[in-house]
Amino acid sequence: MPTANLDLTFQALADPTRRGMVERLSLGPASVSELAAPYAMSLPAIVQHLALLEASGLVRSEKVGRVRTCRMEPAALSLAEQWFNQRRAEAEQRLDRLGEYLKRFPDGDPT
Amino acid sequence: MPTANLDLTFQALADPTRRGMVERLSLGPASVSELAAPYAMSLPAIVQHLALLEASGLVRSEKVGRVRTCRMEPAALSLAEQWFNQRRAEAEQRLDRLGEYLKRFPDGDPT
DNA sequence: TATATAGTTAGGTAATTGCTTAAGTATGGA
DNA sequence: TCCATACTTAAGCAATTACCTAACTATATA
Repeated sequence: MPTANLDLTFQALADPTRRGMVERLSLGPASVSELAAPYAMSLPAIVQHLALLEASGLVRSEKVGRVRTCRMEPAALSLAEQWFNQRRAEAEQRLDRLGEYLKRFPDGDPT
Repeated sequence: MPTANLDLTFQALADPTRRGMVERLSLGPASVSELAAPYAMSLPAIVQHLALLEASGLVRSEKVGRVRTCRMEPAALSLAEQWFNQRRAEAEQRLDRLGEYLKRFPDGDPT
C-alpha cells in the first residue's frame, strides 16, 4: 500500500554502494566504520547513504557508547519482494488466460 | 552478476510513474498513449520514463506503423527478484547459525 | 490531397543526488 | 588529563532527474 515507501526502497537499492551495504548487513550487524571499510569514499558520504537506507526502512541503527550498530529490517525487504511477486502473478495469469483462449480459438480471433 | 543492470532496474522502479507503467504492462502489452493515459504529465515525459524502462531491460518495444507497442521483459524482473532471494537466504543462514550457537552456549560467549 | 493521429526531437529549468572538505562532539583508554 | 576513536554537522559543487513547451516527422483516414 505505502507506495511512497516503495519509492524510497527502490531508490535506496539503486545505488551500488547502498546495495553493497545491504549485502553486508544481510550477513549480520555492523558498525558504521565496518560498513565504510570496503569503500574508497569519505565517512560522511557513507553516513549519507546510511541515512537513505534508514529512511527507506531497510536498515535500523542504534548508538551505544560511541559506536552506532546497524542491522537489516527484513520486513522492508519483503515489502519490495511482494511487489515483484504480484507482477509475476499478474503476468502468469495473463498468459494462462491467453493459453485458454488459444485452446478454444487456435486460429486467432473468433470472427 | 551485471551489477550495473541492477542499478538501472532499481532506479527505474524507484519512480511511481514508471512503476505504474510496469504494473500496467504486467497485464499485457500497451501503446505509448495507452501507457500515458492515466497520467497528468506530457507525452514527452512519458516517453522519457519509457526510455529508462527500456534502458534497464524491464520493457521492450517495437513500432509498427505509427504506434509503438510496449511489453514486459520478464527476465529483467526476475533478475531483481533473485537479488532479494539471495539477501533473504543469507539472513536466514545467519539466524540458523545463531540458533545452533545458542543451543550449544545458552549463556552467551563460550568464555 | 488535406487533416488528424501517434510519436519524436530539442532545448530549458528547478530540484535532487552523490560526493567533497573542514570543523565539530562525544566517548573510551593510557 | 590527554589523545585517539567513532562518528556528526555544515557547506558547497558538478552531474543527473523529472518535468516542461515548442516544433517536427511519419502514418493513417476522409
